[in-house]
Amino acid sequence: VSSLCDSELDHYSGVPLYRQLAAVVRGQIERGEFAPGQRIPAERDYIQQYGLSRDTVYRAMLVLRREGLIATNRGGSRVRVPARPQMMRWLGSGEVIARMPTEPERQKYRIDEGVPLLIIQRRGRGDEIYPADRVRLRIGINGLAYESRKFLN
Amino acid sequence: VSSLCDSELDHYSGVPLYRQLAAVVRGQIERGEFAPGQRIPAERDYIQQYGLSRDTVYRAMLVLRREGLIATNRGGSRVRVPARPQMMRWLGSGEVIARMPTEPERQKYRIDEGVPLLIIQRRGRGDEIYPADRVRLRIGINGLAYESRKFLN
DNA sequence: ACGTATTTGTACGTATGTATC
DNA sequence: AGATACATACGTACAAATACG
Repeated sequence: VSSLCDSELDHYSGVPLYRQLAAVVRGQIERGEFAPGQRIPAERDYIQQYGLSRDTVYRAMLVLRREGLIATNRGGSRVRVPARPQMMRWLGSGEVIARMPTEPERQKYRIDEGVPLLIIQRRGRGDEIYPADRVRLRIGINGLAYESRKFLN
Repeated sequence: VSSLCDSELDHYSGVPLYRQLAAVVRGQIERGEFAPGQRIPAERDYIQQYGLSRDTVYRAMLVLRREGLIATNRGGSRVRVPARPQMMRWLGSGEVIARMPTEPERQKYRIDEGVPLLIIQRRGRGDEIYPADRVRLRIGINGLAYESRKFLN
C-alpha cells in the first residue's frame, strides 16, 4: 500500500516533526545518498512527501544548516563539500579555543553557516582567527602528551 | 516624542527585522547591559516594544542562541555564562579541528546550543571530542612557529 | 542573453502544548 | 495550582535571488 503522503514521521512520538525530518535527511547525507555539492530536494518536495507545513520543513533545513551539513541559498540547498583538509598549520605554543562567530563576524569574514571559529591566542600577538572548515591545526612533532583521557565518548 | 512602539528598527533598510533585533540585543549583551546568567526580556516584551510578530522575535532569539550568547528554556532566556577558561589541556602532537555537533551528538554529550566541538585526532587513538565551551587547549612549550601569518583579520 | 519559473527568505497570523516560574 | 513563557505547527502573503529553458 503506497500513499502520496506516506510520512515516515510519527506525529505522536513526542519528537518534534522538524527534528524527525532533519534526522531523516541527515541520515541520507551521512550515508552518502546525496553526494557533496549535490542539490537536495526542495522544501516543496518534503512538504508534499511528508504532508508537512512549510514552517516545519524550513526549520528542519535550518537545523541541518546550523550543523554545517548543507548550504542554502534562494536557489536551493546543497550538501556542503567537506573542505576539511584544505590547509594545515603548525604552531609552537599558545592556546586554542573554538566558538561560533556572531553574525557580524560571519559576514565580515565570509564564513558559511554552521562553521565555528578556531582561535589561537599567543602572548603578545593578538588572536588569530580561522574558519574551522578551512583550517586543520597540526600540532607538535615531539610526542609529549599530558592527560590523554578522553573527555567525551 | 515617545511612543509605546518606537521601534528603533528600520522596516525599509533591507536588513531583516529579526537580524536587526538580534543585533540590538547582541550589542546589549556584549556591552554588559545584561549580566551573565541574568534573564533577558521575554519575547512578549520585544513584540510589544518593537511592534513585531512572535515569529520575528523568535527568530532573533534563535540567532543569539545559535551564537552561544543566550540559553533558552520554556521559562525564558538567560545570558550564557562564559564558562570559558574552565579546564586546560596539554598535548604533544596531533591534529585539531572544530565543527558543530549534529543534534544527536548534542544530546548524547549534553552540549549546549551554539557550542562547537573541539576534536583532537592522534594516530592510533581515535578522536578525542571536547565541547569547546569547557575546554581550552594549551599547546607546547617550545616556541616553534611556522607560518604566523594571520588568516583572518 | 533574457525572461520566466522555481525556491528560499522574511513576516505576518493563529492555535495548542508543555515546561518553568 | 495558576500564570507565564517558550516550542511546535499549521496557515498566508510577498519579496528576492537563483536556476532553467
